[in-house]
This record gives sequence, C-alpha cells and structure tokens, in this order.
Amino acid sequence: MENISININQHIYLKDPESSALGKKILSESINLIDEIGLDEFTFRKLAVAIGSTEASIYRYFENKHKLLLYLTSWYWAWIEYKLMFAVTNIDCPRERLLRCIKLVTEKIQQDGNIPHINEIKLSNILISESAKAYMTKSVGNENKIGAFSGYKQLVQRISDIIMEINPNYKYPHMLVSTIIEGSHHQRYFAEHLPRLTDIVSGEDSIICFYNQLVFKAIDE
Amino acid sequence: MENISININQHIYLKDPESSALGKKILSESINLIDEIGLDEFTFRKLAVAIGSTEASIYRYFENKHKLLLYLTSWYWAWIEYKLMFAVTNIDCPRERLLRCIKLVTEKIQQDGNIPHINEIKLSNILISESAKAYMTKSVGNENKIGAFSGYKQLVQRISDIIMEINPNYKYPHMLVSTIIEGSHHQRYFAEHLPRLTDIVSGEDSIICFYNQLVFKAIDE
DNA sequence: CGTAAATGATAGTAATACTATTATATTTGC
DNA sequence: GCAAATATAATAGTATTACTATCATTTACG
Repeated sequence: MENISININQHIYLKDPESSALGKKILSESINLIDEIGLDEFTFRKLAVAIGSTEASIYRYFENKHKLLLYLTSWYWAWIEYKLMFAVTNIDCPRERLLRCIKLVTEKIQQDGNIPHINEIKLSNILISESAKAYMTKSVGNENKIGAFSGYKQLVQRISDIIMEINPNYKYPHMLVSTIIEGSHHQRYFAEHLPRLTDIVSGEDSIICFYNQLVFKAIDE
Repeated sequence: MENISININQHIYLKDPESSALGKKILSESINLIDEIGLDEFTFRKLAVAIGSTEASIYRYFENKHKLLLYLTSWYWAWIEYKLMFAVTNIDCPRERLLRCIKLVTEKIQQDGNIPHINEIKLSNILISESAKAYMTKSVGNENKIGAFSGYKQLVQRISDIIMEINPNYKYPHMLVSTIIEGSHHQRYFAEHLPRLTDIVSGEDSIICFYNQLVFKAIDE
C-alpha cells in the first residue's frame, strides 16, 4: 500500500492532515487517545499535549473534534472498501463474493496494515465504540450534503449489488447490509461490555457465523 | 395506567423525579428539549430556563445530563416491556407472540399513552437518535453494575425466551433480538437522514416487514 | 403553628471550545 | 544562499459548560 493513499472528502478538514508531519501526528495520536480515553473525554488540549504541540495548531487542520471523528470514520470505510475490492476481484461466484464481504465487515480487525501513522486495530475499536456519534447529531444533514458519509454509503451499495445479483427479487438489500454492519459493531461492543445482550459460543467467531447465517437465510427464496 | 407507575433503578437519580411536581417538569421538559435540540446541545441551564427553575434545583435530581438520559432510556424500555407483557398474555402460539414482540419493538411509536408528563412519541425519537450515547461510554461498566441497563437486558431476555420456545436449537437468540431492536432504531434514523442506507417501500412499514422476515427465516430450521 | 424539606437566587470555579496575536521556525522559489 | 512565504509555537483571552456552595425563601406536613 506504499503507493496508495486514501482520499478523504476535502470539506471535512481545513488543511489536509496527510500533507505534513504534524498532520500525521494528529491522526496517529488522536487514534491512540480516543481509543484510550473515549471521545467524550478527548479534547484538542489533551491531544496537543500528547503530540507536543498546541491547540491552535490542531485547529488549523480540523474545525473541531467532531470533524476529526468524521475524518477517521471516512478513512476507515474507505480502507474497508479498498480491502473489499481486493477480496472480491476475480471471484466469479456471487455467493462467495458475498461471503467474503460479510466476513470483512463483521470480523474483528486483528492486524494493522502498513500505513505507519494509522493503527487500524485501534481505529476499528473507535468505530465500534464511537461511530454512532459521528452521524447521530443534529448536523447530520449538512454533513451528509458535503459528502461526509459517502464512503460508507458506497460500501453499503457495493454489497447490496452483490445481494441483488444473487436474488434480484430481494426487497431490502440496503437495510440488510446496514443492519449487519452496524449490528456487528454493536455485538462486538456488547460482547465486551453488556454480554447478556449477545451469545458468544466459544471456538467460533460467533458474530461472523450469526450474520452469515442471517444474510443467506434472508436472501434465499 | 393510572394506578401503575414505572419504577426506575434508584442509583440513576439523586432524588426521584416522580416524587414532585418539579421532578415531573424536569422529565417532561427534558424530553421536549432533547427531542428538539439534541443531546449535544442540551444543557441543564437551558432546561432550567425552559421550566422556569434553576440549574441547582435540577442537579438535586440528577447528577448530570448523562444520568438523566439513562433515566429516560430505562423508563422507555420498562414501558415497552409493560406493553409487551400485555401484547403477549393469553396468546398460546409462540410464533404469534414473537410476531407481536417484533412489531412492538420495531414499529414507530405513533401515539402517546396516558402518563401526562411523558410524551412517548418524543421519547421514542430520543431513543432512536441518542440511545447509543447512553451505553457507548467509558463508564458503561459502572453503570451496568448499578443496573442502569437491566430493563433493556430483561426485554431482550424475554423475547429470546420466546425464540427458544419456537426453536430450542437456535444458537443466537440474544444476538438476534438485540440486532433487531438496535437495527430498527438505526433504520428509522437512516430513513429520515441517510436514506441511501435503507429501503423504504411505500405502502408498508418496511422496517417491520424486513425484521419480521429476517427473524422467522433465521430461526426456522 | 412550627419545623423540616424543597426550591430559588446568586455566586463562584475549573474546564472546554474555541479565536486572536505575535514570534519563531521551516520550506520553497529564485 | 537568501528572501519571501508558509507553518508552527507561545501566549493570551473569551464565552460557555458543568458543576458546587451558600443562604434566603417558600411549601409541606404533623
């Protein structure tokens, strides 16, 4: 992935964090810090201390911490889509392609890639715990207009297309896909913090198994 | 429901808001205000102005706005469980009972009940838009310990039991139930704000239809 | 009617979420 | 290699938030 970079909608940031060393430090340390203390406790002041810089410098890159969160979530979904494209290319059977997609969006991220300033494991933890806060806000309409969620929507569309290939009569492909993506995040969170809301069977990744079963039973006629 | 009151875990509040006129005003106006401006913009100062009281008085009832949110979500799930018990009593067929449960947890709340200081329609909107913020926090462990989520867990358990009655071999009843409860909230939110993530077919409540289909296909052998 | 409890009024603190200004590095173009 | 442009650091300041404290006043109730 050395020659590839993930492009994020320009309206989310004030200055491209990928364009400078400080910008990259903002990304890498914000991921560490949000993962550690949570978004609620996370402030630009604490981030500034962590990277040995100042609040004012961070504000040159991002308007506020919400925009930074939008950046991180956009980055994550673009990265997942990138991995998904690799996972399904040259696979003829749509059922096999769907299987790989489900695995990719529901599995636990266990290894980070080779982008030095992004720890994908921690980033995926942030997505699990904080992503609802990215779109569950009164400003969702404006942020949607500037394209802050287009990566996510594109991913949902891509998987929906595969479902329609398998069963063109299925009525709810987008609902099914967004249900499993959001749902698997929730289930991973519940497994750790509210286990009575989930069912963890040892010896399997129950979340992948559950959603696999759910999807194929739902779309088969 | 005149002689019935919903009991909320005592550790969530400092002083029972049901015990006084001011407490009830705090509940009713916080529901109006959170529904209107969202939890992020909601403050005890604004609430105090809205009810013609002071911040200090509100703080005598709730430690902070997060605890107030926990109160409202607990109330909501206790109310849903109450409605659910009525909906399934004296129904022998477990499939019919399950059908009624799914409808109850996935349908749009359209009418409020007869508790004068709680507008259930607005409260359900708050649940849709803000409930993730109630448990997606670093303090979830402590709040779980004091029982802040027991109503929700109990509801999930109750519906899981019906699923197990229909198919005792089904491996993931809790996951299935929490997936549809959380999922239907998400889908209602998406339908309004991010419609590309959902599929709304006119002439039906697509969300109920989708989850009905999903559940019965999932559990049938 | 008197006491206790609840509420209101007011004030104050520490932290947050920024904005502004100026000084100092660092990069870049010529 | 130097000037100009740009980026960052240092510092300060403001409005708002999230509380806590104190004391006066109203209300409840036994």
